Amino acid sequence: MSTIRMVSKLAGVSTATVSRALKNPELVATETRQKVMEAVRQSGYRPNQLAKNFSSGRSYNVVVLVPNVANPFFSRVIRGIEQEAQTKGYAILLGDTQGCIEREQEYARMGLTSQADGLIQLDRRFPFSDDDKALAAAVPFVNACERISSDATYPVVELDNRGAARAMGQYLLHCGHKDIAVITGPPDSPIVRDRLSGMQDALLAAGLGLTAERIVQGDFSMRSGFAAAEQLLQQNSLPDAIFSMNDEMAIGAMAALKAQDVRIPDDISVAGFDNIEFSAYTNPALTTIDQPAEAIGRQAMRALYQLMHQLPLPQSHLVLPYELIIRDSTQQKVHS
Amino acid sequence: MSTIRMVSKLAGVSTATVSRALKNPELVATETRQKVMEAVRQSGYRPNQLAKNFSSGRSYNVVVLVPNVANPFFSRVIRGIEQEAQTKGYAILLGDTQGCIEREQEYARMGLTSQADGLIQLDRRFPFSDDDKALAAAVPFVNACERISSDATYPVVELDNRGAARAMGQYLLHCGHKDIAVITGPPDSPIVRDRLSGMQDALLAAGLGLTAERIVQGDFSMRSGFAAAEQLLQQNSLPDAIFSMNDEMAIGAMAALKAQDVRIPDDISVAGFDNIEFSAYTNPALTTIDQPAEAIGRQAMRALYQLMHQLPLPQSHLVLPYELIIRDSTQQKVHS
DNA sequence: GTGAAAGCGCTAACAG
DNA sequence: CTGTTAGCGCTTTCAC
Repeated sequence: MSTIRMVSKLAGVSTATVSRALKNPELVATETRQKVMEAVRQSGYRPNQLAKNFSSGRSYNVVVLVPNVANPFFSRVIRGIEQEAQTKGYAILLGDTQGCIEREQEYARMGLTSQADGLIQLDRRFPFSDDDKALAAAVPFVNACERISSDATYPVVELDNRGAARAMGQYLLHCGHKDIAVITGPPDSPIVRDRLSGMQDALLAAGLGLTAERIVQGDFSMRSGFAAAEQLLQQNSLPDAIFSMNDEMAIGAMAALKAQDVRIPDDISVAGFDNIEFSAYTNPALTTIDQPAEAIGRQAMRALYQLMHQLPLPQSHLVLPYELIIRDSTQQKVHS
Repeated sequence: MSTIRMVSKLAGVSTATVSRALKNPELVATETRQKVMEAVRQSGYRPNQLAKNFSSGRSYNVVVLVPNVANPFFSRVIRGIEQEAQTKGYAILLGDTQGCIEREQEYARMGLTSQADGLIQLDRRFPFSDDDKALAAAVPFVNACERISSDATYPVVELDNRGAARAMGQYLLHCGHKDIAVITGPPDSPIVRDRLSGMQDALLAAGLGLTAERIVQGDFSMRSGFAAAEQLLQQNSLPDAIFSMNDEMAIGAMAALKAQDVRIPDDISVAGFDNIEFSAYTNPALTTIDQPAEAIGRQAMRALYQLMHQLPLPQSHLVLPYELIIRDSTQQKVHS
């Protein structure tokens, strides 16, 4: 590995001149510049980015904390972050936390040790340990998808989850469904509560409600969606429709219903949330709420960039638009 | 941000002592150690990892090049890499290349500039630009999932793709299918060729073959699987079975078949490859080849670790076991 | 237009 | 057991 010193020797100039020739060629005489370039070529010199970063005090890395990369919704968000980061000269340090608090804290600490210049948290927890909390205030931090409940507030990029769930509720009601069941996520998640509130808004406005029995808890995995639907199937009657708080649980639920020969959408409507790519290809194709995952990622990265560079942040709470996607897993209720 | 110097002043010792008290406490007198620890506590000192890395000449970062993080198979491989990396003290720099050669080269260059200590390539291309090629020999590099065809050889972690496809072929033949169609990936991909060869092995052994018409090219996306199936539907007759080279294309194909009211598996069997989680939840559930994605990732990271630390590599070509997973999308042919 | 020198924060070799 | 010093590779004053 050749260093700037070797190049300077080869070219017969000082290291400062090499540095200038590469960074600000206009400050260097043409002839000198050519000597330097030739020396660079000969030696195969590549500036050591580690040294550059060290001396600038910036790593040009950003940690992205994600509960599970294998979740297609999150991986789309990450793609968005990554695209925006690359155009800005930043790289992504992937922090797949698997929901584990220790891993989360370990990654978050990178923000304190200059291994990363900022953090994007896609989960609902404030990722710093108690020990780090005080220092964490200095670390550029953005929250996306979820919303951390804490005293301190951070820029958030999210969806109008309540509005989206309300829209889905209104649509299902419009289909003639009155008995709607919901498969939720972890109840301490703000977005889960928002989506539940949204659905309740819609039902309430129609003079209906959600009984405790019809609220089944999942954990956003297909397996849990499957289990949730089985639970609903064991109840006295089948609901008219199931609203699942993400597409994967909806897909799990559809499999459970199909296993019991319940027809979708004839016997029951099923709707999801997120609009992952698979949802367009399920059988039947899944009605859902589209989240602009890549855009969420890009916006989160943009906000983080502003923070990292002490630039003004137009709005610290960004709400991106949802879209109701009607496919074949829901239909007008057939009154029997 | 407090530095080691501030701590040393606070504690009334030298920076070296602070460094020692933190790294090798046993080399420091108890009393001194306590003074240092107190100073650390008071100042909220966190060692600057950037400086540490710079001075050690190692970044403790590893670049993972992946064509598409949003592909669930790759994201599982990445999870495996990430798990293994974390236990070894390395972090993952995510290089989502989107199949774009420039992005690939940009990320690969990080290996030359000490931003990363090694690379794992999940795609089939040698990622360094021509300019960088000569220097690249010094960068620890591991190839997983795919196999780069080049003069130089690198550790590879992969599946017995040919054997797996052969097993699938034998199974489909065993079902009584004689007219088998294949949805491939990019034809210049070695694993695509392996899988094609494997299928041909099986057919040949049964005195059968694959006509050009029955080989339809996709690009591993659901959309392309959908299009491929449509293409097959336009041919004079329907094949007995479709073998898709990944699950996503199989899922796309199933959607296309269903749209034409072709029944699976009654009218046609469909099989995939990878065993992504969704495959267990499709309707009908997809027969496929299981690839141990996480294990592939872990092994790739382990090999890279050996390389980065100049440790011996037991075998530079690791072939991990596949498993035929028979579900409901394939069945014994009903002779009509 | 160019060189010398200091410094980024930390570790390690060497003295004492 | 602890302090001094040099050095990792690069950028950036400050002189000349």
